[in-house]
Amino acid sequence: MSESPEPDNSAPVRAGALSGTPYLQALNEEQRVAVEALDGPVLVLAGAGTGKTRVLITRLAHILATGRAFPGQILAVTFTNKAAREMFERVEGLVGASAQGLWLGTFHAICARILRRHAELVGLKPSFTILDTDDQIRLAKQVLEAANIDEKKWPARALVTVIQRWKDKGLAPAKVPASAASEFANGRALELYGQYQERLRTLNAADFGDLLLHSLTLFTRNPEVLADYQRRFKYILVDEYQDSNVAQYLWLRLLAQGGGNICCVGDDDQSIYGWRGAEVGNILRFEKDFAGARIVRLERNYRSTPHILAAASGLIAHNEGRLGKTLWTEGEDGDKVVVGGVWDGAEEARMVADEIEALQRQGCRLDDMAILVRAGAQTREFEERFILLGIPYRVIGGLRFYERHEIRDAVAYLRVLAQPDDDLAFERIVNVPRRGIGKASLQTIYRLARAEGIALTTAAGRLVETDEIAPRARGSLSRLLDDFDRWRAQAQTMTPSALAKGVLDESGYTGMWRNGKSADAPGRLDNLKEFVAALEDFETVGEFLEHVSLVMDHDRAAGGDLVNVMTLHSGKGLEFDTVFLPGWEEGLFPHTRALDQSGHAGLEEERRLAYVGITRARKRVRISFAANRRLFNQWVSAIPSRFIDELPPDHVEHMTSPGLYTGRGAGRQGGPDAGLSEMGMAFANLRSRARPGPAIDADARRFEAAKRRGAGIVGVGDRVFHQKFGYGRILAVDLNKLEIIFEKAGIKKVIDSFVKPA
DNA sequence: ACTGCGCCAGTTTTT
DNA sequence: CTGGCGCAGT
Repeated sequence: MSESPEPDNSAPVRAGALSGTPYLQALNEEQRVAVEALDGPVLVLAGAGTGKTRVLITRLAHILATGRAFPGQILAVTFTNKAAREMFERVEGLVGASAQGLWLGTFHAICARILRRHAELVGLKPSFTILDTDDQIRLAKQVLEAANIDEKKWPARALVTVIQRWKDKGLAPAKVPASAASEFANGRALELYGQYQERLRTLNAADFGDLLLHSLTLFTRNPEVLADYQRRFKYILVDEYQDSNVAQYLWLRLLAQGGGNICCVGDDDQSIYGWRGAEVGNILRFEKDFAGARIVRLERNYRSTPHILAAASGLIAHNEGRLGKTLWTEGEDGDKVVVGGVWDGAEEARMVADEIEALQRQGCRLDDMAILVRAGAQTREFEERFILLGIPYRVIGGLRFYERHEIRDAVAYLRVLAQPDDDLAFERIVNVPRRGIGKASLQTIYRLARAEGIALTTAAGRLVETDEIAPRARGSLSRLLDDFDRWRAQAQTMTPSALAKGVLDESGYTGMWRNGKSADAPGRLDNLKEFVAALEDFETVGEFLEHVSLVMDHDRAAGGDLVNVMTLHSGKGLEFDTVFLPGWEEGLFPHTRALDQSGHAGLEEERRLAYVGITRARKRVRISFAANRRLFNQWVSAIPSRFIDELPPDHVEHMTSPGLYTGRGAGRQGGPDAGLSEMGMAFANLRSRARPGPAIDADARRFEAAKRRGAGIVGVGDRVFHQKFGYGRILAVDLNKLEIIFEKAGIKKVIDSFVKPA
């Protein structure tokens, strides 16, 4: 699918433009073109590793340095907070303090900022609450309940998805075309959407999709407001344009109609978020959407070796409907991409762990290695192997900090205090910890609230004056409401952090976890401490709540030399020397559900995911597939992924586990041993080579035992705590390896340094 | 008001 | 095999 390199896609670079702008000299020619093409719409097609972020940053700096605009006249949007933060820091490095005035942030954060100013125009109060997914589902549940729809048949989560898809397309309830009526609840989805929106409005709340949708409504209904922002934003920059959805596209188009100086950067080959509303079509249609658009291609890759780049390019060439890029690079060919078949998932984990140790012995940092899996569940086998061998690792992704149960509860307390009308927050914590305010009492509160059109707290306040609620519940409820009042009074004088600490202690919330003896209780208490500490950075609770709903992410990437384990999706945007890509089997990758759900488009997105995975690597790519995998409870045999066949043979070498002859990719090109490179041999040999066993040596044994005693662990029978597996008792000891029966996780072998005495 | 049992489902994830 | 959820029983 690749086209020949663009012979001439750019105006000649004017030498004069370089004077007084030293930062431009650090760029290659195409990058410089992308930076200097300031007028009119520009699409920068930036292949993986071609210096996309550098271009964006330099462009920003260039606009400022040449005095074309003030910081406050530049809008720069990203999709993630991490990207926004990085961009801000790097721009600040170039231009210093003037970075402060930029409109730089995620689509959602910028929309929220705009909406707070004009909330009344879309029927909200400026103090509106931003709901998270959890709240959305609870709200949807209430809507379904009120509409008498069986939640078994039509789950609330599915309704939220339907509504979200409409919002992604920029469709308010009134705009949803009849033809778009979804299957959901026999075509009642639209009606439910309307009710959901109505509920949101009475709660003075907006979900994430609303931030964009309301902004769109604001602009289309109030031309003078739109005109104001159009005048304001002389330059618009958009990162990761391939991830934008229709609503975001419409939003950008409205704003760009002012001056038209919009620059979108992206890579159609890295569009992997179609399943959550992103439209590859946006980037494919850019030239049509923005008249007179100029396209600049960044094709010189600074990251990967030629073999890796060629393998990735060959694979992605199987996709249709690409804009087409020809990535090239200079330098040593390096290792070919190694593809290996193994018997099962455990062997795969063993092989990967062995190579990690081998690389480490050669002086490679663990931090420079990553395992990128298709699905979160795949990390388990690697974790268990790493724990057994004592290889330090970190799993990136999973639950974000603010998504954790205990953090949500803590936030809900603050929400109730800051926003007495926040029914969802009230509902969440009214009986947490247990106060004996159960379903019956809640029903009563609901009834009154609905009948009078008042908030739950208000209704509760009235009900404690009557005897409509059982005495016990009435007492607790009354005490809780008094607490609320007291805390609200304290909020006037205390710092948010001190307030939160007080609230969590006095409400009994901290105590609930301290008294509970579940394996994860200590971790939750730690998180609560972290939560209180995080609040120290804020002046007001309101400020913190905005931050928590829009900005707060959990950067676990920090700290230490650890192997990185994550999904392919969360690997996007990162790079590592060595990348392991396990689980390349039909069904898992490409994932069956992606194919079932989206057919050919789904397959292409999976292929892009594979492309993203390979292009994360600087030096080494190790792809593997297992002939057998345990899925749920049963063993299923799998065939190698079609993507393995699609890799260009010249840049790949195959190795196969001895005695494993099944699978279509295995050994096909030249057999297991033919033409293996040094690394390939290492990969092949490592897994069969006996690991250097621990010397059975009295000194070593004594040494390990002494070390454990130092740590407070004596031996068999001791009760210990493990970060991941919880509490357990030591069954057996072999040097530094302990066999432990955990209360929850069963019997595991772990390295002693991973446990502490309980 | 809470506990326990049985049923179901079980890619990817940001805001 | 899990975990989460809803319902039924105490």
